[in-house]
Amino acid sequence: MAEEMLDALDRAGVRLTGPRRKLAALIERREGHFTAADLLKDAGRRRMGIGRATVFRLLELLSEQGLVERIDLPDGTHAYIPCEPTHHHHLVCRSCGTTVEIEGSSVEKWAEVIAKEHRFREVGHTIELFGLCAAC
Amino acid sequence: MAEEMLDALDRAGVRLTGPRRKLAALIERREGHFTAADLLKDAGRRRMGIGRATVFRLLELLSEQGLVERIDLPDGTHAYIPCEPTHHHHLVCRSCGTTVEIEGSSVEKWAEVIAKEHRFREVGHTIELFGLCAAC
DNA sequence: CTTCATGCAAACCCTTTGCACGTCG
DNA sequence: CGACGTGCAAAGGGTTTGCATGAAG
Repeated sequence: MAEEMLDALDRAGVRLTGPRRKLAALIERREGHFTAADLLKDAGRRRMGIGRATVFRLLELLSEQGLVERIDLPDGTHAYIPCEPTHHHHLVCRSCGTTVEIEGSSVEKWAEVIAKEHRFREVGHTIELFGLCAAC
Repeated sequence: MAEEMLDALDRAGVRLTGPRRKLAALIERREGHFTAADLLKDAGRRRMGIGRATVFRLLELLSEQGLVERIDLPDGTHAYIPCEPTHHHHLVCRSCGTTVEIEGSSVEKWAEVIAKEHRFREVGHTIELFGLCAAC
């Protein structure tokens, strides 16, 4: 299960290069959400000579594949959460970053109703829940 | 009704300075959401000598008072929406920026249930709906 | 008159881009 | 071999800060 990300990239026809393998490993080793800077620091500490650009480029790639989701923390910073490529939402611990994936069909329906009421089309939504987990 | 913002600031014991009055007027004249850069441009066009810093500082102030809310657009940029200082959500047109305030008691309940299920405490949430309004 | 806000410019942070070189398939 | 990925450094955009000056109550 440590190879999910690479497998998925492979299936998508993405080149599995050295830096990508290393970064994927770093991501899978992480708990909770992380920022681009976190990853960069991880890589730096292990003296893998990986550049800023590569980190951002991989994160974008993973985003496109839905293997990672970029969320906006309440304080305005951006973080990434590794996750399944299906539509869902997150319950995030604001202390340790632990994340639970949530499906919210009831919310989806609510959103649709609201959209219809106001004659909006093509309505998407961003929903994130932030709190403190049992351990924190 | 063009003075709501200033009144509220006054009530909160905030100094009503020249720049703040002018900026509040600019904000109230706006339709839909706007960015700090938009405001800055407005001010610049009218040759009020207002600095970047003042704009950001006022926006932060208004945020604290709940007179404006900072949202994250799907493209990652930050925008502000003038609004009532009560808890609510927004339905935003991604083309023209028109915003409808929405109350979502059913979603609030849903969030609470989810939180309880996963033993999270102090759970808050961010919910934004983005679509195309009837006019666009 | 004292406290607080302002403007300016520089500093900062995060993210993207251009380019010569290296690597995957 | 040819297309594509990489590192580096520089550029870019948005936001914050330090400080001397100016206005508010």
